[in-house]
Amino acid sequence: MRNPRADSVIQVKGDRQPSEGRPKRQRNARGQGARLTEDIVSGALALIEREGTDEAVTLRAVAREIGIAAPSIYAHFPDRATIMLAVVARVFDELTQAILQARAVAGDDPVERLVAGCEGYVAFGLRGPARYRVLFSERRLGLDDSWRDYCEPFEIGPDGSPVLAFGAESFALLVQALSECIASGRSRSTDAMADSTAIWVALHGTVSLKTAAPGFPWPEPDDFVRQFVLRLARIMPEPPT
Amino acid sequence: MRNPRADSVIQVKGDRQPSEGRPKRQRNARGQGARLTEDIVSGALALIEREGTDEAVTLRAVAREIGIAAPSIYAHFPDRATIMLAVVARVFDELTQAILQARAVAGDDPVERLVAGCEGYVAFGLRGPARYRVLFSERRLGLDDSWRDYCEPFEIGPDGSPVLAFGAESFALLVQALSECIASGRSRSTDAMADSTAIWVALHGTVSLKTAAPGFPWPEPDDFVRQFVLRLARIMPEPPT
DNA sequence: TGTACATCAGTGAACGCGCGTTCACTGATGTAC
DNA sequence: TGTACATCAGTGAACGCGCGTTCACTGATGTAC
Repeated sequence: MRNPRADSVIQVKGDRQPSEGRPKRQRNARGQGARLTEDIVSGALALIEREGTDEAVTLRAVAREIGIAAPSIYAHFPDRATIMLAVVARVFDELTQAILQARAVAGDDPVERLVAGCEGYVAFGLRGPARYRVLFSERRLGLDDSWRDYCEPFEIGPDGSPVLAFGAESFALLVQALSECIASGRSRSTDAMADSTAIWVALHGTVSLKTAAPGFPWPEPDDFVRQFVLRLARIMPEPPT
Repeated sequence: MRNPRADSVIQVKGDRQPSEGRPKRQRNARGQGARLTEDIVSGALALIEREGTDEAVTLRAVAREIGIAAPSIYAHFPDRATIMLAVVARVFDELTQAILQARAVAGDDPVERLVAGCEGYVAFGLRGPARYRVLFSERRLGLDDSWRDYCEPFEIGPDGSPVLAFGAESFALLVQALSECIASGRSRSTDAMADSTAIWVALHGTVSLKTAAPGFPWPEPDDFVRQFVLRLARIMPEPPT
């Protein structure tokens, strides 16, 4: 039994053209179809940054963004959630790079390297709040295992979700930086994991709240991050000479 | 010029009944119409908790939830954003109550009261992650001044949004608790505002990340919160006697 | 005390919209014979 | 070297859905005269 409207002459609505007024990208050469996979992720990220929320990422919006027809996405991703997962993987990579870069200009002092990495983390988050937000706001539930086909095969947690595996690299940088402070006698910390976790939590809170509550009277002299990192890392008041 | 389909005999689609299979609430008595305002907020909150995200709050979903027709909402709220604002106001009230309650059972020691309040904050967040999330995740942009009609007249920030004014009460409790520690000589802090901010940021980060990344190896002995609060509040190792 | 009327607290049907998803298809590019 | 065919990289039209919003309305309850 077909829907009687399907063949009807009456045709009032009808969808708009999927890429109305957009530059239509030219099709990839044979064998280069995988490029579109990257473009879909880039398009989703561009939408997130422009609209300020990951709710803007719909299949049709992404398709419009990069100038393809919506159904073309299915050849690359099974659903929206998997696109978001690929976005998260990319943004975590960018975060790691930002931390490494901030640390690189900090010189050799382990405390300065720790602080610089932390300040780099916060700066990255404040530079693109919507981009940062997807790292931790996305509920990665309702995903079957097919996500493994679309990004690196990370570890998965006890609840079967790949949630934190993504941030592992950035977090490892933090643990390593704190460990170097401990090794060089600059930190009194006796539990690098726990203290790194406390630092991470405070860094994330800073980005999240500065973004959500810009009207709050944030402490002005911007060693705010430095101050709490030094305390949480149990850095000694004076370096031993 | 009317739409030609409007009077057409052809009628294939047609919306479903707005409250199909739901208990229809009985109408409020004359003069008690404002009760529905409260019910709309409660319905929105119930949806958030059940679905785990504030995206579940649509006018139609709220109407279904409380057994009214969708257009009835317009007599109480002009749009979704204003409903969410009322939800946020209520949840901030609950948060303040949770902190006060946690503090009430902590006795008289100012440090214990500070820690208890902080632990109460985190416990509140973890008890209802979706409920907590609306406090800081909602973008309160695109609101005209009519929100003032739907909740208490809070202060508004420099960007014209009422963002942080909502949390002011809870934050004031924290500043007060830290100030008492300073006054009683238990804290070396010289800047109660800045140090309270650092604590708040870490508390929020803890709730946010424990929720987003349950698979992360969180420090087991659950004085995690206590430990970072003591450091950020600059509490002395031993109380002076 | 009766009754016309105003007000309150909503309802029900319909609109157009963007969305995810399906289906059959198209046109260029390689490849076997 | 020519040509039939397979494959790749997508397209275009259509579907049903839930949504926000509008419109005219309804039925109970108070109130002026």
